[in-house]
Amino acid sequence: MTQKAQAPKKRSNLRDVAKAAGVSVATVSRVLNEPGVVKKDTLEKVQKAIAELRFVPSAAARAINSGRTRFVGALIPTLDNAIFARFLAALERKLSDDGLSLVVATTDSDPDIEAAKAKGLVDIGAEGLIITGASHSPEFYELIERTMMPTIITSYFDNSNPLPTIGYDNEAAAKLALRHLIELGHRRIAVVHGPIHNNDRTQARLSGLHSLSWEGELTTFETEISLRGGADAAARIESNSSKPDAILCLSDVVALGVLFGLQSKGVSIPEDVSLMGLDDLPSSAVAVPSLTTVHLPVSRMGERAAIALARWISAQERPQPERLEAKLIERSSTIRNAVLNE
Amino acid sequence: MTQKAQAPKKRSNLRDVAKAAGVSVATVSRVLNEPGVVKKDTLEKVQKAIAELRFVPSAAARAINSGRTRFVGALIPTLDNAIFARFLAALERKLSDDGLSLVVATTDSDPDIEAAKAKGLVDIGAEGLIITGASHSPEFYELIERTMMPTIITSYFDNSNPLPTIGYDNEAAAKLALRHLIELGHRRIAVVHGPIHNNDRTQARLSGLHSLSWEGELTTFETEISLRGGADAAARIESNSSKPDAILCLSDVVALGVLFGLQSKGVSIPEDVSLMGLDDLPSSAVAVPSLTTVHLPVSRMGERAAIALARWISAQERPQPERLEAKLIERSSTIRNAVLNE
DNA sequence: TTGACATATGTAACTAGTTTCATCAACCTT
DNA sequence: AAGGTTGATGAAACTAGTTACATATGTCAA
Repeated sequence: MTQKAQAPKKRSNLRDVAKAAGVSVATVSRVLNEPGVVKKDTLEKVQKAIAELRFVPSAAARAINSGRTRFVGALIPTLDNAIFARFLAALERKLSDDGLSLVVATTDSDPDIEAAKAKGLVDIGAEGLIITGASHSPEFYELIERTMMPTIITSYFDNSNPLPTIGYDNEAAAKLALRHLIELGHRRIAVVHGPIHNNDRTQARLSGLHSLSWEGELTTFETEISLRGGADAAARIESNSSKPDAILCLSDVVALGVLFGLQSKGVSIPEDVSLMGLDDLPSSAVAVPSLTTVHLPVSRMGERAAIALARWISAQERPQPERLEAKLIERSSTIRNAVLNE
Repeated sequence: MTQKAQAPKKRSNLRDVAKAAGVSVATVSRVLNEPGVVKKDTLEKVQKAIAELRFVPSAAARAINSGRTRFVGALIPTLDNAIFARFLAALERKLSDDGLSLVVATTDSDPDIEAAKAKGLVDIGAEGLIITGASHSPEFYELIERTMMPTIITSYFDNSNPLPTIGYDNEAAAKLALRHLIELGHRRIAVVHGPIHNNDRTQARLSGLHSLSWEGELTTFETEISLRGGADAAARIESNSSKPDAILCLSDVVALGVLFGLQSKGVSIPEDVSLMGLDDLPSSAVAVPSLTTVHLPVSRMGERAAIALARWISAQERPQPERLEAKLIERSSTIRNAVLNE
């Protein structure tokens, strides 16, 4: 009600300040950008005017001249999986070092949403994009091509992709995990994975598994990528008549969920069944039992992507693809198959 | 090397398109913004020119006219704690509905970093800010005041704060938790909390605990807010000569860490000691035993903050503070104190 | 056939900064 | 004292769009 009696005077601009200080707009601009070249008392006069008029330079007007908006966009499937949060954290940190801000958009793994949000990011002036995975909609590619937007693909590696990829080899990572279980003597392995639809990373991991030839069998279970999803899968596995020697989850969150699910049913890990994840979340090291997994270098991936994108934008250097190595992390949730050893 | 032989021709602009299509700039602008009013063959002519010249309108030039950049900034302590990731996810989702993008900046709970990043967000043209908690640096407040930036504080509620707050009452939430433990008959309670330095939410929760008068004692343990931090605290609590009846962790991540830490030492929960968290992460419901906690409505907080900020920006309606209720969630990690009952 | 009106388009002035070039005074040199 | 250099400032052009206003057709009714 007594909500400020002042006139709703609009924001003041450079010209207002120049007039108030009795100088030219050029001088005000200099005060803002190279105060060193302005005589001391002129400087003070102008700064006084700036303060009095509460002048705040318009970012848009600056951007129109410099052609730089100083921010990039990241399109990620979801923030609800800690793995993307970790990636974003590293990305934001490094971009910030280069004076770039990060606009985050989530796509829910839907290529249409991705295309729409990418359009939105371009519309508000993003100077570059970070995206996830291999498959995207035609509209998306059309947009990237038309705008010549510097765009880096993460979370998977492919030398031959026309866009630079910075990521790991999902097939190889999954194989690494499976090989470990095979070496431990496991022969009947349950594989728990997230939705295949629209998720090329999951697809690649699965095809990695199937490409391995060995004497044993895989049974696959699809579930939601969440703790709850893992717990559900555990219930399904348990209710099955034939019990696996080992369970391989293609995400750590799911593995943790399976761990909880089995624990609540009184199944001991790794005594009754070996359990393995893939990602290496911080939780996995602390869980009881600690989770054997394959480490995906997502923080490093974030850093590398940030550096590459910043260079691409500021120096027009198109980045080289970068393959980051996944690494087996042996912890306590997997042991040698006892039956086989007898 | 054979990197495109084409001339490095700069981006084409409205004038170029107008010239190529043989029309005025106004017509091109109309084609972009109200295609309906342009005659069909003119429209096609212009669209052809746009396509040929690969014309992409400059976001900055648009922004300079509309005065709108269509994005807001969020300053959060960290992305490594799932609670903020959840908050951000909700925030981004709702902002996106209003055509606003979200720029994320992390502060590491450092007021100076926060002030610097806030400055950066304003510099790139953010139309509003979402910040976390009560305490901020003088430079930060000076910036908000000078730029009259619409700014909403989240993660805590305070009617009397000059900036609108949308959040919960941290003192009350902590009291809710403690009261539950007291009602269960626990008298010696270990409290595990995150760093107090620069963290007003933790401070408020602690002061809530200390404001309760009851016949029993609190022992506090400070640790890092992470699973590892919780596990460490568990070790410290265990090595203490006097064992608590219950452990109250002021964050769920920490509680989960404590859970794992105790499990690995063979301590049974809740039989040997009751354990309680505060936050209500998805993990807490799935953990074994499932974690009694106090639910903080962070998703709802994100939505409400998004709606309020969008309205503030587009309709100059300064939001009313909103208090969101924390709620006790009883699960299996707490039971009645057996000793007391004998 | 002329006036009234709608439709389509163009001209030029705006938005808010940066930047180039010119100007002028002050100082230094010879 | 004339000429050269430096320092500080201003005028105006420039960035890339939007938009108010003017103008040129075309259609229809009187």
